[in-house]
Amino acid sequence: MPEFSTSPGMRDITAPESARWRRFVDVFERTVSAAGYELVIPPLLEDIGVFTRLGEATDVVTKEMYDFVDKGERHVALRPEQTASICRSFVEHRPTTPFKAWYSGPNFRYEKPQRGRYRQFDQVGIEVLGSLDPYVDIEVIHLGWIFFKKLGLQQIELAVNSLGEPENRTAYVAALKSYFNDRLADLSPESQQTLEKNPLRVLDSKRPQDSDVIAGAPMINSFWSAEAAAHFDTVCNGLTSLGVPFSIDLKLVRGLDYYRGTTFEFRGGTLDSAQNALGGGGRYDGLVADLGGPDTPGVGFAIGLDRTLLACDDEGTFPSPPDAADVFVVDVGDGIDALLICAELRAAGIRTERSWDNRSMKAQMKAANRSGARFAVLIGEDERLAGIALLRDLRSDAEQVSVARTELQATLISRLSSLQGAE
RNA sequence: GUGGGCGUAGCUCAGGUGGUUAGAGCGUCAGGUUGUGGCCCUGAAGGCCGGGGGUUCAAGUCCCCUCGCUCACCCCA
Repeated sequence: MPEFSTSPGMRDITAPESARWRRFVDVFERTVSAAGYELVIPPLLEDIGVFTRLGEATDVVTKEMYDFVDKGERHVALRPEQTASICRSFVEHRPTTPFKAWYSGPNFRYEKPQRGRYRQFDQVGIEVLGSLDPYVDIEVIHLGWIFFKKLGLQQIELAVNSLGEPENRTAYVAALKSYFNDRLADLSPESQQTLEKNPLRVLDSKRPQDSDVIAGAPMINSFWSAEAAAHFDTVCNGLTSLGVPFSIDLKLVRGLDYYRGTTFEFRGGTLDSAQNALGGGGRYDGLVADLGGPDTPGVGFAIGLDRTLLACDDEGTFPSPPDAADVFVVDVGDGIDALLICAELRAAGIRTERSWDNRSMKAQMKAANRSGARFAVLIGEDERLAGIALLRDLRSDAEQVSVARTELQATLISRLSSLQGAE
């Protein structure tokens, strides 16, 4: 048994999955940079105060934070998400608004791991700070939507809601609290607890026992101000104009306390409810001010890498990219030819591999085959003396040909590019 | 944090009612003519059967604890 393995909820992302992760972020970057979003790379570690603003009532803050006191007596935490970091960064550097940022990277939450839920998990996301315009909400949601489409996902469900203006939200929470309190006995013990901390979240309960009570609960839309209703209306109309299908889910309350106004969630149609939330976001118009900045509205989303990839697996889309060499150099001499040829071909941008340890020609050919290389270049004493190399197409029955050593690189470039053209 | 299931070679898994040196397939490595892959054949390496304790003449197989994975709840991405 190995002495060490990864800590719970942490894992190695190995090939070919690792390449898929890279490509995932590439697709995301292309999607959002086309809309003018710029990359921000916040630190993994921040003063814990940055994150406690996410909500005193959320488990993310109260129970799941990886926090500690560092050698300088600073109370710090590994980020549980990145929105707060982006806002902190905004307050610290004060870029001009609207400020449009995207990010990707790991977050940490001390939870019990299970499928689609890890203690270190990657997210990609965008944030727009400095505009109240509902068209920003629409753009943000649309970018999330087309990203999923670019991954090839067909069964994404988009749910949208609005928590109204802060006063609306407050009034609604009060009404909800009073409604649930009147029916406390009908609620599950868990929901009774949730009620004390955050009445909104009771709406999220999946327990059958709660469903009847929840069904009769007051709905947020009757608390919307005229402005909030109009904002939401514009958002819905915009999505419709863009041809983005969505449903209005008046019970959609996001987990973090800072949300107000528009909220939305992307769900994977093929996944179980435990991990079907692939991403979500909304407006957090008070967060920047909470972090000591000017009163600045914000809207954004975060998308979970693992869960989205899970959805891709289910739909059979966005596979790991192929990982094959172009050329494999087989050297049955002392290895110096392989050394030089590899260096030369790699410098020319040809993906070139070789084997080590003076293995037999047969073993080297097997390795060449396994590498997926299209061509094998063979060289030994005889070839070296003759100033040639043998070139063999591993995926055709054509005879191998001898090529002047000085022509090898040019020959391979032309062969490979003509193959690429054919495909 | 609470409950259910599981934990045997690198991977996927077999191993009725406890009984001699723990198996298969795949993968890896080496051979099957002197310098040639893919198919096939032969052979080899590789497991204190997650860890610890207990019951027993004897445990991968039973019991307890622990760690881990997994599923559900919770929470959320």
